[in-house]
Formats: sequence, structure tokens, C-alpha cells
Amino acid sequence: MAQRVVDVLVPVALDQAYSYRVPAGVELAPGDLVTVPLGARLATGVTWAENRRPNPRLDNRMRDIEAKLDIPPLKPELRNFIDWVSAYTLSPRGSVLRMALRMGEHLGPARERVGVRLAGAAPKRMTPARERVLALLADGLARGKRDLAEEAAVSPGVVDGLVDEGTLESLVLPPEPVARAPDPDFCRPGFTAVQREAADALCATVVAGGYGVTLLDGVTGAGKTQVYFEAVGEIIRRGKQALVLVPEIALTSQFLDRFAQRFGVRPAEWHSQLSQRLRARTWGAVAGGGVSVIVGARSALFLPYAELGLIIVDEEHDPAYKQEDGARYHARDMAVVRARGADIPIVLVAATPSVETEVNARRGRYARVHLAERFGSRQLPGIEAIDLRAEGPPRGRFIAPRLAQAVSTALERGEQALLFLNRRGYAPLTLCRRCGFRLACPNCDAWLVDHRFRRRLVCHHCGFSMPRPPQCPHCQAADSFVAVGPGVERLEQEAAELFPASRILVLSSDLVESVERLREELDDVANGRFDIIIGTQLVAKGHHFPKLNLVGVIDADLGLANGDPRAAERTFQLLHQVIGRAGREEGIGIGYLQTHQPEHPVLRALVAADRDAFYTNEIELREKTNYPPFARLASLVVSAGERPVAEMFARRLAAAAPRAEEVRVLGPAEAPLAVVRGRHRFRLLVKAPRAFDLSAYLRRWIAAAPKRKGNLRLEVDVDPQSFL
DNA sequence: AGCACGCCGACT
DNA sequence: GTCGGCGTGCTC
Repeated sequence: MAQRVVDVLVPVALDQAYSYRVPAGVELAPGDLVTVPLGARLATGVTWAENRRPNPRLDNRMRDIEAKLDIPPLKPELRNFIDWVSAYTLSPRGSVLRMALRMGEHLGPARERVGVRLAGAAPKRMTPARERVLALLADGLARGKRDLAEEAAVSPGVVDGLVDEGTLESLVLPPEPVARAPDPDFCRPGFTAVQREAADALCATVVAGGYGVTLLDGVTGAGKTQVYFEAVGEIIRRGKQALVLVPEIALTSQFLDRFAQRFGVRPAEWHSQLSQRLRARTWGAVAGGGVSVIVGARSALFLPYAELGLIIVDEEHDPAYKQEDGARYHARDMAVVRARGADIPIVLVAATPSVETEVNARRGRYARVHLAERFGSRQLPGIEAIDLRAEGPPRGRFIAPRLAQAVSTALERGEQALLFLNRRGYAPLTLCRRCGFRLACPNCDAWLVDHRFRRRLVCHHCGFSMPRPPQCPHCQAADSFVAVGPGVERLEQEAAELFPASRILVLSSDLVESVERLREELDDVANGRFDIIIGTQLVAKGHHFPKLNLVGVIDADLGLANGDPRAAERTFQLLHQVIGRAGREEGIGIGYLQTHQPEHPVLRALVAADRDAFYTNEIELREKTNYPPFARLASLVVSAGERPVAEMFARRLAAAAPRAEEVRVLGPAEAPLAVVRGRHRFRLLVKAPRAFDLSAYLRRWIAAAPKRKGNLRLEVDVDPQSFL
């Protein structure tokens, strides 16, 4: 009888599963994890299918399965999801599988934890340190050696001494659980009638089970988190698992605390910075059902849940959900797909939903639960525009008099002020006063950004940096450089001059040393240790600053300038979010928008606090111009070290596009960022109707395209979010 | 993703 | 004359 053969998907950039022989006596079913030889090494893969008619041409190359791993198999639900994401995004299936297998190299047993417990008579000589240790162990329970020493405030040597004397015995403790079980009834919050109604509505979808999308929208500070925690609690009661997706886990320490206040313990976390060990343990606990709630970044979508019952996507509009490198996918959209595959409810949460989601809610494809008012008596911040054409700051300054006055008043009241400017560094451009020469990156089509703090000029696209040259490379003039435009560092300098007595903190991603340090700094702000916070979009995200009532946006036009079809939406969401930091606890919040175009619909909607007007206007525009969500887009970026090579290939690629009446191929055109990291880039845009199978079209196209050679690269992005 | 194989600069 | 730089290509 012929040898049994299975197809195994390996976590490398391969679309195709490889065939392996199954050794006699090994029982294998689809989903089982296996170790297989791959080239010169061993890889962990997943049995994808039985192969009853292996390709005869493989006979001399086929190798044996090395071993079957003693791990719960990947459920069909997850395997189908991997296939679906791969087909949709055109990423190789192996690359998508890799995201599901990111669990640390070895899933073997965790390192042994040594513990001690009371075992014999008291020691001959008693000391205060020994007394403290024995008092803690008086209950007869075992404790970890390290924890015990720490808790008793003694050195580990004291514990060892007691073991040597026979008073204590050491033993191997069972592995510590990744997270303790959250208690759904630990601390039920007091709800307003509106919140109660919303929470009940969400719980009802959980109780009913089955796939369904609900948009939970509500102004900042309306208590959305508390409301969806009720649905999470309901899932815990039912013994199922909940996934809470957040855009950036590094910034969610306050969120984890709120979870602990509601459920008694912090939830298990999933993000790229987990240590190998914790990652492996968490992965195993999720697969084994030992974890009931996971809070995670987008990659948590690919975990092997034992019994997923609910997905929450917090801040569903956040651009961080779109993964741009490697497999390009949008975690919010894929979360909806995963919920559909698992036949479970999903809740999208936002104060300013994405236009896609808002359209789905307006058309009834998604249910909507709306929280119209802030919790308690808190009012939404008032918003005023400052017309820079009429009342701008003096030349070379960036804080308009009216904003400066408002900051002074806030400081006098002992309140905080936040100045928001989405620009890192000191100045975005440095030029020679004498000849006009601009300092640009040698590898990219971009200006070098002056970072005075680091004393270097830096490219934000490739990381190139150099000290400021002593003289102009073009006209050789000395000391002729001037900084043009503001960055947060320059703003700090101006604020320090205007408000010399104030304590100022700059928060910008390039100044962040570590996640812990950032969390500390945010806590310092919350505890009132700073008066003025100057920040990039890092500060816009869900932090709670009790003493902050004033937000000044230095350049409200910044995001509107480029030709991105999502510019208006992005700007509206970002500014709404950052101004929402104000007035969350006491006092009345106010936001100032410095702008050159107060008549712009985005700014008018913000000032009028008319969210619906913005969406109605934007949705109409998208429909009229045939942009998402009323059409589908894909972008193809061709890049190469040599400009003509990239351009020629892009042209030939365009010529190879399959004909389809409903599809429009635009370009190739030089990408808006024409050179990045020394690679010249050309872009093609594909536009198709909503119901069109764009992925299948792209696959046909790429199969028909000329062979890529040399260092030429083609990047395909289905549903692109950024147009650079 | 690894890890090999394969062609051009500074040294035991 | 080699050792090794990382560019391209394959892994059942």
C-alpha cells in the first residue's frame, strides 16, 4: 500500500502547501501541528489537507514528517480564516500562517518554578527575618521562592537557610497562569439610563449569539468602555472567550487598570513586545481555553482561540489597524471576517467611526448603539477656530495671541494645557538663507527634519541622519541655515519663552525610550506634574488627564494638505479625538483650532460640533467621486534601485492588466514619495465596483505580468489606507 | 523567514 | 592566493 501523504503549510513566504510522507503509526488530521524538515532546518507547520494523489514528480524530493506536536490542532475556523486573509490580501498563505504561529520557538513545558512550604519544626535560631518568612507560610500553602523573599522583605538566602535546616521544603510549583480569571461580577458600575440601555442592547446580541456587527458609537467620555465591558462580562459568564482589539497596546496601561477595576484582575495581553516565554504561555493558554479575555493589538486576531465568543474593536477608525508591512491587512475588516467565520457577534467602537462603518450603520448592515452624552454632567468641549490670516502669531512664531491668552488663563487656574502638533522634531525643513538650498535625504525624496534634541538632521522615511553641516553644501556660505516651520521641539521653545514658570513636557514617539517610561510620563501628566503638554498624535489616544481643560491645535490644516482621499476623514477623527482630551473631569473643556481655512467643511463641522454634518457631507462626496466604500481600490507599487527599471516594469505591468469593463487602471505614475530608501517608486491604482472580486482580478493580473528580475519589487495593497 | 550558493575587496 | 561581504533563490 502506498505511503500516506499530507500537505503541510509552513510559516514561510510560500503560498503553496508542501507534501510530506506520514511515518507509520502517526495519526494526523488537518489542523495538527507538526515538525517537518524544510531545507537544512526543521520548521513547525500545520497539516492543511490529506493528499491522496501526491504529485509523482515529487517522489524523490518528498520527506517525512518529523513529529506531531502535542498541541491542540488549529480549528477549521482559524484555518479557513488564514486561507481567506491570504486570498483577499494576496499575501502568501505561509506568511499569514506565520502570524498565527507567532508563539515563541518552543511550546514545550515552561521553566520549572521552585516554591517552598512549611515542612518541619521551627529553626533552632529564630531571627526577625525568619519570623516574617514563617508568618507568611503559616497557612501551610506553597509559595514561589522569589515572591516569598520579596514579600517578607528578606534576601533569598534566608529562605534557603530555612530549607537547609528542614523547616521548609522546596517543591516544583505548577506554572503560573497567564492571567487570573476575570470576575464578571467584581464591580458592577452604576450606569445612567442611557448607558444601561446600551449595555443591555450589547448583552442581548451576546446572549443571542451568532454573527452580527454592532457599531457602538458615542462621544468621548460617554462611557463606551464600561458599556462594552458588560458584553465582555456576559461572555465570561458563558465560559467563552472575548477578544478586545486595541490600536496600540503600548498606550493602554490606563485601559488595563480600568479592566482590573471592573473585573478584579488585569486581562491577558497580546502584542509584539511580549517576551518569548510569556508569548508561548499566552498562546498555549488561549488555545487551551485557560484565558477568557485577551486584549491585544491586531495580531491577536490570529490567535488559536479555543472558543471565541465575542470580538470588540476599540477605536475602530484608528489608522494603526492597517498593517502596512509584510501582509497588508486591515485588522478591523479582518475582525469582521473572523467573526463571520466563527459565527459570533462583533462590536465596533468609536467616537468618530470610519466612513466605511458609518455607511454600513446608516444602511442598516450594522446595528447601531448610540451614546449621545458624556457621563455625569460633563459637557463636550466647546471648539473655536483661530483664523491665522486675521489673528496669526508674529513671524517665526506659531502660537496665536488668543491661544496664548487661553493657555495663561488655564495655568492661572491651576489647570493643564495641551498643545497638539503632529510634527516630530524642531523644524520640518532647513534651508540656506543665501542660496535657498534645502537639506534633503540622500536616499529619499524628502527633506531632512531638524531634531535639535538629538542634534541631528533626520529623514523620517529611512532613518538617515547627519549632524547639521557647518556650511551650505551648495554655496559654501557659513551659518546660513534657517529652520522653516514648526515641530514639537520648536513649539516647546516658544512655550517656554511665553510661559517661563510652567513645567512643560514634550511627548513624541521619537523621544519615547521605552513603553514603561512612556507609561510613567503619562501617569505624571495625569497626576498634574506638568502644566503644558506638547505632543504629536501620541497624545490623542485615549488617555485620561483629569486636570486638562484646554487643547490648542497648532496647525489644523496639516492633514488636509495632501491629495489623500481620506485626508478629510483622518483630520476630522484626529482633531475630534485630541480635543476630546479636554474637560473630562472638572471644569469646562475648550479646544482651539489654528487654521488658514476656517471655512473648510472639516473645520466647520468640528466648530459646530456637528458630527452628522461631517459624515453626510463626506459620504456624499465619496459616492459622487466613486471612492470607498462605494468603490474598491487596490494600489500596486513597483520599486527598484534604478528609476528607469521601475518605470519600465510599471508600464509593462499596466499593459498586462486583464481587460474588464468595470475595472479602471490608473497610472503608472511616480508615487507621491518618489524615492524611499534609495528605491524609485511607481504606482498603479485599480478602481472597481463594490461587489467586484478585486483580489481574484489582481491574482490573474500578476500571474500574467512579466517576470520580475533583479531587485525589482511589486507591493500589492488591497484597500489601501495611505496613498503615499 | 532561514540558509545555501555564488561572485568581488582586504588580509592571515 | 584565501576569508567573507551580502545579493539571489529555493525549501515537499
